[in-house]
Amino acid sequence: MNKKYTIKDIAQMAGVSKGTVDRVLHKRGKVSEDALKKINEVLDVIDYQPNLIARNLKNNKVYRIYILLPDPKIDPFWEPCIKGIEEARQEYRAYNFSIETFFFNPEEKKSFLKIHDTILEKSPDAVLLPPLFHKETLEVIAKYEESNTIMNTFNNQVQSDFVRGFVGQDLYKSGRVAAKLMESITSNGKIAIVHIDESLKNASHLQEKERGFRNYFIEKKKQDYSLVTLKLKSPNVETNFDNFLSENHDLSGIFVSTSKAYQIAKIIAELSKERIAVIGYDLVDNNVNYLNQGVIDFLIHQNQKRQAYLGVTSIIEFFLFEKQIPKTILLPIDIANSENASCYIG
Amino acid sequence: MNKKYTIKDIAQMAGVSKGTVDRVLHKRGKVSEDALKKINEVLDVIDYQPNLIARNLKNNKVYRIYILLPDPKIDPFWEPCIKGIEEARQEYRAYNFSIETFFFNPEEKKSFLKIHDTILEKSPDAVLLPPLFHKETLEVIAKYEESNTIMNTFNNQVQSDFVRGFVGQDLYKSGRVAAKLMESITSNGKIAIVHIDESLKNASHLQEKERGFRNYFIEKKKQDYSLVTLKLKSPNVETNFDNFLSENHDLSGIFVSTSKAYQIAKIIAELSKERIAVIGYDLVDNNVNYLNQGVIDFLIHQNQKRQAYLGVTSIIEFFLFEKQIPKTILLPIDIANSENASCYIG
DNA sequence: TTAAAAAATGTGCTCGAACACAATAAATTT
DNA sequence: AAATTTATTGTGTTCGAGCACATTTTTTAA
Repeated sequence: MNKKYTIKDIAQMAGVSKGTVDRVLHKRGKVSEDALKKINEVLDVIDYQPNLIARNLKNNKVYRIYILLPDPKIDPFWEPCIKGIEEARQEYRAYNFSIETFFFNPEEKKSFLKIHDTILEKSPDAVLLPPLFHKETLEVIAKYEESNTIMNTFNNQVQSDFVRGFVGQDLYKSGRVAAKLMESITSNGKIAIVHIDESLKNASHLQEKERGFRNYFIEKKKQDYSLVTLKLKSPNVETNFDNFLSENHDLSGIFVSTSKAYQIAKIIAELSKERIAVIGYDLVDNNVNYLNQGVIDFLIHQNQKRQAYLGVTSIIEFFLFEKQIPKTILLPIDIANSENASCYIG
Repeated sequence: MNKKYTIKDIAQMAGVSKGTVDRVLHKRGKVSEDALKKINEVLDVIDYQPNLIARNLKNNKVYRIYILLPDPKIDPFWEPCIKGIEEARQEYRAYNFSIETFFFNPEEKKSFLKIHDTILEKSPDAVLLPPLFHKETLEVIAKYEESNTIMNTFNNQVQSDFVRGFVGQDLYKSGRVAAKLMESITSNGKIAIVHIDESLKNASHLQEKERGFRNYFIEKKKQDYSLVTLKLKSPNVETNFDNFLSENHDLSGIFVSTSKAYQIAKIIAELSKERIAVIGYDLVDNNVNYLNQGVIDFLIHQNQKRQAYLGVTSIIEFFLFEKQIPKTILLPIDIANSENASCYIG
């Protein structure tokens, strides 16, 4: 029934040699119209699937993949990526891939640029990175384009025709998910949208999340809710938020758009007021602690681990199976509470 | 650095022929102590990883995998499994696997047994199934054991040393997740735990979910909640539930332990009482409709698609890479509300 | 018509593991 | 010591795709 045909089979059926079939399959030319016709007739009838095992045995080139990552020691948000990369490496260890990760300081653009020079020297076949700094990313893209290096991205998007793909989440949608959760656990009142970040590195992300959050309430015509936006920056997070709280004693919920919800939770936990709902992002240790204590109600899981995993495996499968790197892979927006958070960790 | 060594390399280093190395690696005997020592010395120093591509090229046997599935036309709950299987087939289409799915009637144990006879005749290399009927499953396991067929399971567990693995969810935990959600969206009152099912086919599952649900409230010492259990069976679901409702007008939440929450939602939606929270399982169309209408608050996603996918790929990778089939793979307990449900569908 | 050039086609080797079988060395028997 | 058996070791082929190179056929030029 679903017999696997080989090049030799096709050659026999078409009455030519395997070399000619090979030339047709790879469009290398130097084939007479007559032979081309005969071979195409055979190919139309059967479903030829080249044996990738054999192909890879022959082409046993070592593909060099480099991954650029913000140092997890500086921002633990990136910690799970290492596991995802390791998982991909394990899964494809039987194949000839050399996968190396380099860390840069997410707070210094110079560090970002410098690492790329190191990578470029190693003449990579492919590079995976989260394009945190927009302008700088465009600069390095130009360099990789010159050396014809395959590029893939995750976490956030950058507009460029040369970049093959992107793995991440629909941030607008994630804002809406948070809004729906907020509506579920608060009956009405004032809701604060809080952006906490050291730098403005990902300001556009946060705006997308806020837009989703607000649009949900607008669409649902919820008049008994009022939304306020608050921007906080280190090192003034605590004092500024305290001030905000004293001015808004009727707060019923807080939506934190970054992975720093624990900073808010810490302050809320010390208050002996009635319950304020807190919804944030990412299962970093500090957040999960407050989730388990009941201070944070929900965390939206951005699944960095899987983002990195899919970023790498897309590249690997491109080389291995000629599978096109998907333009965009959007991961589901996972909702974590105290009971299922452990599923998503580790 | 991480150079890949071949058998030929080892032979050269040890000063013997590749045939001798091969005999040592496969413990086929007929090797002198002297040669054995020399080869082992080399193997101690280097990290030899056999090239699985080459191995599989040689052993180009077609592996026959059969999957047993309840007919999705009878219970749409199983629909996504087909997609998961198809995905696995696509991903490994380059390799020699013949994957066939057979449907049985989940309401008839005879149908289940009959299909296995058909499969057994085809002398399968591996079988994947959800062991719905406990006693009958043990019977067929014995048969497969006799013919030394690899067995893998998903959806629910069966106790047997011969079964290699299981892909599913921690049902106790999923009950707890539902409980936590219920606590989040209701302030107090009476909560109903409703089991709806045509047959008792998976009574033990439902008990696990109920245990998780109840234990959460017990552990949290929530005295302002009272839990009642209700068992409903077709075709009396509607009338019996109506009766229950009229006797329990102070109901604040309903936890439906099966994928039939839509049956409850339909009744609730017609009521013009104050809001009753509804939490159920599975993103079947009917459920998602009520989720979007706001009648159902949360659905727990059991990810049948991925269960089937992982069930198959575990088998494939066992044959392909000699990867052990994992004893248990527990999928995360995904929480879906109206805003993120679409992420998990399709 | 023949020689040279170009086009088309076929052959044979490679990748690494696996295994059958041939070849050699050592041990035993006659 | 030669013959035979047994133990050990080496060689060669296979799997399928890919590609270099050899061979054949066709076309063009002399």
